[in-house]
Amino acid sequence: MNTHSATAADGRSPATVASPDRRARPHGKPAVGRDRVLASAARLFVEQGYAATTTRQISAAVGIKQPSLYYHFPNKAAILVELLVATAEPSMLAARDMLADRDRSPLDRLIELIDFDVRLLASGPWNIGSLYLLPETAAPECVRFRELRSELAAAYETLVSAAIAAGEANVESGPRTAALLFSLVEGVILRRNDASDIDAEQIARDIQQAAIRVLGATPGRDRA
Amino acid sequence: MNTHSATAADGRSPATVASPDRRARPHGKPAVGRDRVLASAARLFVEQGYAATTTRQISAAVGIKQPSLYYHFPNKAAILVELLVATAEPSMLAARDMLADRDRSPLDRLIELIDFDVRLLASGPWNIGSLYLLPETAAPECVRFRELRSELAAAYETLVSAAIAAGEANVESGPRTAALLFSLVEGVILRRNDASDIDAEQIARDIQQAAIRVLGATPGRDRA
DNA sequence: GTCTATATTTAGATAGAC
DNA sequence: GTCTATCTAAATATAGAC
Repeated sequence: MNTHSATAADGRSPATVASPDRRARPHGKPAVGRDRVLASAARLFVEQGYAATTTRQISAAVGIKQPSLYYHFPNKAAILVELLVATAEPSMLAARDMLADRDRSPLDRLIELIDFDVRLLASGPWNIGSLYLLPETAAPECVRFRELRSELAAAYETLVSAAIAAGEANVESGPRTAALLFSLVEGVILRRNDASDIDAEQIARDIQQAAIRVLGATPGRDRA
Repeated sequence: MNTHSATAADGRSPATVASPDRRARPHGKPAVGRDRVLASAARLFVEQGYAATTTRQISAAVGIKQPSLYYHFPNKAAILVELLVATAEPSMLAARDMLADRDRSPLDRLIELIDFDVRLLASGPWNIGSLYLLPETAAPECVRFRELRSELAAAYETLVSAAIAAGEANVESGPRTAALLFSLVEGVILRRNDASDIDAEQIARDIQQAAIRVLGATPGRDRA
């Protein structure tokens, strides 16, 4: 699985959200209080946005009364922040892995990172990535999230530049190409907003090929 | 200006928003009541989102009292709807033009449409396209906007398919490629959210080249 | 960990004068 | 076309019992 066409099936697979603070429950199933709040809030925030979602709606979805939410979270914003961080963290960790894995070619690692991100955004029951698009992410409480995302964007830039230096990519500008690839990946969020029934595998393949073409990369052994 | 590298400098240039119902003011300047409301609301909706923006904020930005808004609009939602339609309509009209202009090659017309949309999204004082990303666009009141956007997406699909049929593009699937190009274009909105100081011309060039590469188009006379 | 009861604030919208 | 005054509803959050 050291090629970018592998489905990135390592430890952190693009799975469910939530539980960033406590370690994953040993027998990961029942989803206790706090996690059920996060799951319900995720769905509502995605469908209605943050400001339009009331704490009563969240509590109703969980099956508890509104004030009970404040046992789990200090306020409404804390729920959003935890969702944002939990969603962005896997990508950032994958990016760190790719930056550290200096045995493989930059292009290979860039493509694998893109693949990981696309699958993360394209899978899961709700379009969780659309949380990134909420205007509220600009609030001070969401700094941590924005830092994670900046680190991810920086990794894209580093890998694109390295690919250029290695003669694997043929583009005018590294930073601009990295930004374009980044928006190409996050464009999955937009596509999922339009058509909720997307095929994650298909999208991942399409974007991988598009990325390779945008980079002007010479088709390698297992690249079409 | 019959080539896609022209800046689409026809009647409907990607200019300011507003005034969809009444014809553009003869000497387009003072921006009277209603238009000032739209302009202020646009800025606030873009920065804070719809639900988080209060009618009092809008009125304060205009310099009037909150109830005075209801002379111009029946309710808050109507302001958003008018902004959405006014923003999306130019793209739809450009799409219709490109579909009708059967003298030129499909690829040329597709590229020009992409260029038009990118410039529209990349220019203007605020990231007006981010209105598209608001969760409230899913509300019933915004049907007209969603129809406009569907028609635009359909035009992309038609032009991509025609380009394939004409042997100008080398891709697996027309519809999937069209959707990918569409999200590539709207990705401009995401880039502008991250870096507010973007160079519209540069972005337009970058996305044009990226689109050509994604399409697997053979570089023509004035395409790099 | 969840409840009832409630405080506090603020939202969108209307009535009617000028 | 804008104002003052105000209604009504609903929001987040707290206090404290169980």
